[in-house]
Amino acid sequence: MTASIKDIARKVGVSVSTVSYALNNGPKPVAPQLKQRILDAAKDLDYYPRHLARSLKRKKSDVIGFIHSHMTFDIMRSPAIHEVIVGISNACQEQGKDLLIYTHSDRLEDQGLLSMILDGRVDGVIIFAPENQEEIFQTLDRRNFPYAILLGETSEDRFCYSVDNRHGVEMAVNHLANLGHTKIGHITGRLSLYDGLERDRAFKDALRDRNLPVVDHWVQSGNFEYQVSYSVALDMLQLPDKPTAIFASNDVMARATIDAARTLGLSVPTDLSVVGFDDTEVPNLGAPALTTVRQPLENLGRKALEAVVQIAEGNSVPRPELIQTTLIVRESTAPTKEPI
Amino acid sequence: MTASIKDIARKVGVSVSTVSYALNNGPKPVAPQLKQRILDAAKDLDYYPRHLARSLKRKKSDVIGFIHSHMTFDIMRSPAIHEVIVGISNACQEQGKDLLIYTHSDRLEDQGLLSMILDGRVDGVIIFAPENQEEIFQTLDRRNFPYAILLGETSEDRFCYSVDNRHGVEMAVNHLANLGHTKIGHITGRLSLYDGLERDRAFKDALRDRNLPVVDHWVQSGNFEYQVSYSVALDMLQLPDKPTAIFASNDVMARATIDAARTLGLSVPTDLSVVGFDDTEVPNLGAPALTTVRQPLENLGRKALEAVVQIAEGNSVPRPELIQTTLIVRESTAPTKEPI
DNA sequence: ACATTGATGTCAAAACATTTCAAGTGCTAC
DNA sequence: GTAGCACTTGAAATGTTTTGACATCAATGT
Repeated sequence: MTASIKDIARKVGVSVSTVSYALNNGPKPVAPQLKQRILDAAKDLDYYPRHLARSLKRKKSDVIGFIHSHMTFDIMRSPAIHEVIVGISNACQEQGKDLLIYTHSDRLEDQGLLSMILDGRVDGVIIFAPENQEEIFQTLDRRNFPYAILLGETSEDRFCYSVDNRHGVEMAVNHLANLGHTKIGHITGRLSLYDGLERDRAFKDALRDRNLPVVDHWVQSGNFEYQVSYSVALDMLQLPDKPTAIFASNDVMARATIDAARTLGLSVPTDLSVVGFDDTEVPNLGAPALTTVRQPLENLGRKALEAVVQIAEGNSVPRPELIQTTLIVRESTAPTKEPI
Repeated sequence: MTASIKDIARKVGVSVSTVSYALNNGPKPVAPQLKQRILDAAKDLDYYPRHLARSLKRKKSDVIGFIHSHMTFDIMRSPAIHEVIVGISNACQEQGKDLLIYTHSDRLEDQGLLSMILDGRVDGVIIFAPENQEEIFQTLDRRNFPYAILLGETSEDRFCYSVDNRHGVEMAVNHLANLGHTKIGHITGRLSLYDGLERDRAFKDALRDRNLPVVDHWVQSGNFEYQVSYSVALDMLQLPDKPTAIFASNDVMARATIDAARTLGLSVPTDLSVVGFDDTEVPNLGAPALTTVRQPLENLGRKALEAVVQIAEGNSVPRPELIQTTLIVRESTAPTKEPI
């Protein structure tokens, strides 16, 4: 049986309140030599404070939650979420918080999600890439529960840490167009995810702005996954009128495209230019180095966490602005060989 | 002020115990139409059970902790830890547990770690890649606290999920030797980590077994990180008597080595063979595909989690065996050009 | 007919481990 | 002689679960 504050009190012959004051250095003072006896007894008894009971009383747990509501799709596996988590966990460390990752699956309808969030275990929550969860946000708003949305649709009066997808995609398309490409394909992400959908829309708009053709069979969903994208790219690159450039909605899919090209004996960038999105560190090892649209994922995670912590502490936090992306030109793009 | 079970009791005009029974379907029965009134009241009041209070009473939280004690080194950033976490979090989902990642930094001495673990928030803990934490294990053993060690030194009477590093390294070295390489270098991992140290030792032993020279300046630490390894490899490959093959202690460092070779105009595998370790999915996108020693990290994470859950529930769990690695031959290795 | 058993349904109170408020005891100092 | 300080305590509070007790009512055995 593990020791509690009561056992210490009994052993030293003093009240529990005094023990609590001694252990926490306050809020009331306690006589120095008595304090020492209490500390010694605590060590003797192998005492560790029960964080649970403390949180219950203090109504504050120093834990921040991280929630992703996707069960159909193994989102934890993506390099993007990894970078985000690195940012969050480093920020947690600096802020003295721990991180609770909700993975429990039998409660993924809205009520379930809410009961996870509102169960008192966390002081605030980061909601990653939500799909249609307006109702949840409204409940949280109504109860004034601290939260931030990471990579979701932005909204004026919420704390949304998202990236300017539209501008990023425009840069990618412009880059390819400036290299002379007119036949540009697109491997889309998962369209039920906001980022996936938005990049797809932005892609089509960007082509139209430049008066380039939007060809249906050059736009296929890769679902943000390697395998799907690989086979989709394989098909696309075997079309009689295949594109000369492909924009993929993330780096993993861009790599899949390059690998598919390689399988078919096409070389990148000579025969095919490829642009990705994310600039996650890891998939960019290896040749050819990827031309991609960089979004500062780690920093986004960090910002979201810091915001939640501040809100939870009652401080006012400025509404975040849309985070800008940058085009990083490397080796996977080159001028088209086709006559212009 | 958020509603509690008490508020429901007051509203319905019934005792708190009855409310509790109604909400949890037991352990005592409650009259159907009364139960319905209670459920309605709960919904009306926007009630969500406080998990904290429940855990306190039940002495069980349904949360498993994940701890890595490295502050000096940004371990969260490695692809290997990502795969492990994917496995853990998927297993959590299946087991109905949540995952608490300890990141709090001002308690990284032993006492601090213990007070994190033993504070009642988690039912068990996975300790990732511990460095010299024998004392912690002893305390946990003494208190019968459920835990598993993931990728650390193995010990007969603990639950250690580790990989047969030695055999993995032997396969890598044999593969290179069989291709005719005699000048084999090594980029080591972080030697304060058990896996790093063990692979380094195994590497040297494997060379000696084959009567190959162990050359000091062909063995350098890359600390498991890309940047460090890149510059170390750059130096090594500019030596007048440079190695013709390099074994790197993980895939990221292998990629760094390949990139360094490329910077120097050396081609892999023609001028230099490279073998990695891990076979993490992501760094193996891109060319050339990496020859590497595969360790099933995701599965290891999953196994460790399942074990902790079982131990926490009082079931007996068989001691894990050392997990075997496999050599995956891809494109980064080739026969040496040197005369034999 | 009547006690016995056994569910079923409800409740008060204890327990979980802590923090903190209000109150009280000495004691020094003005 | 009381104001204030340093120290200590009992009790209330946090939000649950669960034990033991009690009541009600139907079915069973004699």
